[in-house]
Amino acid sequence: MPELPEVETMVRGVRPHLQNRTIIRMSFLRCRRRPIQTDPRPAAMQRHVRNTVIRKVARLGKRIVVHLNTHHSLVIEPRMTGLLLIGAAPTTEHRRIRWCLAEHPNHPEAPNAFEFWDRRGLGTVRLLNPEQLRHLRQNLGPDPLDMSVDDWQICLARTRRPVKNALLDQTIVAGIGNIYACEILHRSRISPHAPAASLARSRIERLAAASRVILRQAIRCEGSTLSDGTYRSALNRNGRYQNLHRVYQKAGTRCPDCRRSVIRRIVQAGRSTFYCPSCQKH
DNA sequence: CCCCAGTCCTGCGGGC
DNA sequence: TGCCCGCAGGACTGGG
Repeated sequence: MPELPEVETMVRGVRPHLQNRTIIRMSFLRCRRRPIQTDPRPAAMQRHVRNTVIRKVARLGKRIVVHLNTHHSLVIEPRMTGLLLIGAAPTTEHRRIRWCLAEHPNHPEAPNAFEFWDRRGLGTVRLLNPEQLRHLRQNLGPDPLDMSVDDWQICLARTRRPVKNALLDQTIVAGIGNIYACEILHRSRISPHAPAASLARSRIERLAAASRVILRQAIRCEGSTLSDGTYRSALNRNGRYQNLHRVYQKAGTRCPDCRRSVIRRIVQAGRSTFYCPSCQKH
């Protein structure tokens, strides 16, 4: 489920292939059920994107932003199973969008296409003008890799909801999903139930440090590929961070830190939380 | 303000 | 063995 490290890996994978390339054509591929959700409608998007040049590719929380020379940008949201892949997707099934590129001026052998592949089809693509992009930025919290301890304190002070729920709220921090929320809280030794606004400074310091360490290491590992094998990098490689998960999907196994308690699974805000009841106290 | 259930969707695994 | 159901959850919506 692409979260910050997986999306960052996608962006780093496609960036060298896409920067300064001209898009010749954007094709929406026939999908079994519902067409991919777009704004504006596919025809308008195709018309705008045709013959534009990709200026840069960036990450915004869990979204990929492809900046065009028209000052508009394509914002791709992979949600649960969406992938951005260089060249052709490994399976033609579940391919959603294909962008054809003009031949690379210096490297004619370079891949001349990239695709959006999405097994479950929950992903979205939007074409935003600068004003719309600004509006999207305004509605998202800061990026956890850029946050100081003070930033964390300010963000968490906004809500008394359980800190686990706060970490999943993209308007509070942008980029953390269920896997990394569980892993970060475990490393921080903070109870997932603790009200966000009540966390002592010392715990916020641990949370800030744990977020940085875990997200950076997960990026180095090219993200987490779970047992369903859905997530792949832009170059179609598996992530490796799943081998370093300490609590996520580890219910019933012994905590690797205290080696006494057993990892517990509970449900918060409709999603699984995995934690160690002895290491993570209020 | 915040929670919950429902919505989209597919593949997998548990249970019978 | 085969089938059905529930579960996985990111973002969003509408009701309480």
